[in-house]
Amino acid sequence: MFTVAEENYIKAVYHLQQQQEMVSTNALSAELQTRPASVTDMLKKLKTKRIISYEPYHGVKLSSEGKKVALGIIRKHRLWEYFLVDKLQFGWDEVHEVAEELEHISSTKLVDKLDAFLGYPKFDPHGDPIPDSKGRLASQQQELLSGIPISKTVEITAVGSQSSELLELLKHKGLQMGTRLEVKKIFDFDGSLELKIKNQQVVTISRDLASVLFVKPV
Amino acid sequence: MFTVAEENYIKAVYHLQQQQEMVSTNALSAELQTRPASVTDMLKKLKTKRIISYEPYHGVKLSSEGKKVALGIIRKHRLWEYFLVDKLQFGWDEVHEVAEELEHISSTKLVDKLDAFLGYPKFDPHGDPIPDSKGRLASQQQELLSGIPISKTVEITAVGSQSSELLELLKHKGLQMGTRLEVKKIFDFDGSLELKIKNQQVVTISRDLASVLFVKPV
DNA sequence: ATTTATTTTTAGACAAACCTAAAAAATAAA
DNA sequence: TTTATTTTTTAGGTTTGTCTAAAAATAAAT
Ligand SMILES: [Mn+2]
Ligand SMILES: [Mn+2]
Ligand SMILES: [Mn+2]
Ligand SMILES: [Mn+2]
Repeated sequence: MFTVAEENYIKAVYHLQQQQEMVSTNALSAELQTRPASVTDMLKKLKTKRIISYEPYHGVKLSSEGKKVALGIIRKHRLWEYFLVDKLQFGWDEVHEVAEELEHISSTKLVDKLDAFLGYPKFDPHGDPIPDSKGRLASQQQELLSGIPISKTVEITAVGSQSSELLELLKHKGLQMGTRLEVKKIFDFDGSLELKIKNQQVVTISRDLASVLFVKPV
Repeated sequence: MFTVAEENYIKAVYHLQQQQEMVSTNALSAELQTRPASVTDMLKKLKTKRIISYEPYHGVKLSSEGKKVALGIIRKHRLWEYFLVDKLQFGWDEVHEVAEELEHISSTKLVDKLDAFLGYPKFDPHGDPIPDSKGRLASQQQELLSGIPISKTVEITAVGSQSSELLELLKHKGLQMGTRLEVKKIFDFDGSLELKIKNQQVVTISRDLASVLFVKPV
């Protein structure tokens, strides 16, 4: 139905649309590491396929058909990430590139059987929601740890970055997806936080770290 | 390193070489469903990449480097087939096309972790050997069931066709990979065989079926 | 309201992988 | 050993997805 290149564009438009309704040629160019001229070419093509609405110079957005396609690709991407981490013991900093390839395997039977095999997970290893077979996303009322008041118990639900540096730091501090904790103190000087991890010790983390960790009340 | 198209050609040359040392342009054309002219183009390209030795009009064969590459692709293909059947409950008549895509996922880490996850299987669901991480193939001294003498106990090791029609027939007769049986009688009139399946009933199969089933003595 | 800077599109090319039609080489038949 | 048939290659095109360089449109600054 769609080529790998087309799928990557569709997914990129979807992701950029989370930030702002209308997506610019330059934003896509940056996201996909291609030149703006190439983006323009592809946008024309996707328009004729009715995947996007696009008027020259005025940006682009996904049609409802386009959204469906995007969610299908994202579903595959995140299910494969889950598989890699949960079954093959990859670290969550290593899975993105591989999933970037696996997401283009076309068989829907494969995706659905994989989903079942994994036990219909709702969130991928980075805490991002996995669309179900109908494209529905579970939503979580999550917020940044940096905005949580003192002495409220929360659970880590997602990370705002997927770098190995972040993973290294989290491992060192004893934090991971699902960890429950309570903010004990916030230091005005540098914004650092003291956290009490459920059933474990107290750790100190930087403001930088707190502002890439999403949590939900528990 | 190699494009999907290149990999498909390399694999095709490997497979055709099992039949005859030198592979013809037309044979590749038939195998890959492309025109001979396209094959010629690709052969020139693969020659400059030192993957094959090729002289115009005189056929083609893999270099030692080419063999390594081919075995790597076949390893991925068969490991994925095993995964699909063993973990995702696909029938072995459904896995080939999907594996045809999955075999091109490049990460070697993925392949090796998949191999470990599956328990280092030696044979794929069709009974074909899976190359190990160094490209080594397990060999079996297998022969066609149609050539087995009466009252010798053998085990089904492989199938010579991967069609769903064959699978349907095998299922119906209660035969599958690993089934042990003994040839009770061979009818000269039509070459049909009467088999006693270990711990089960006696079944009759056609000569056509017997000549696509590989077995080994046990 | 012009001028300047940025963004986006057009124009023209290129590599990859395919195609058809025609020419050339190799093989088989007469 | 000619002639006919088959196989393979060459020549010239097409589509997809990319690029650079230049033009056009939009946005920002004076
Ligand atoms: Mn991708
Ligand atoms: Mn993810
Ligand atoms: Mn393939
Ligand atoms: Mn197989």
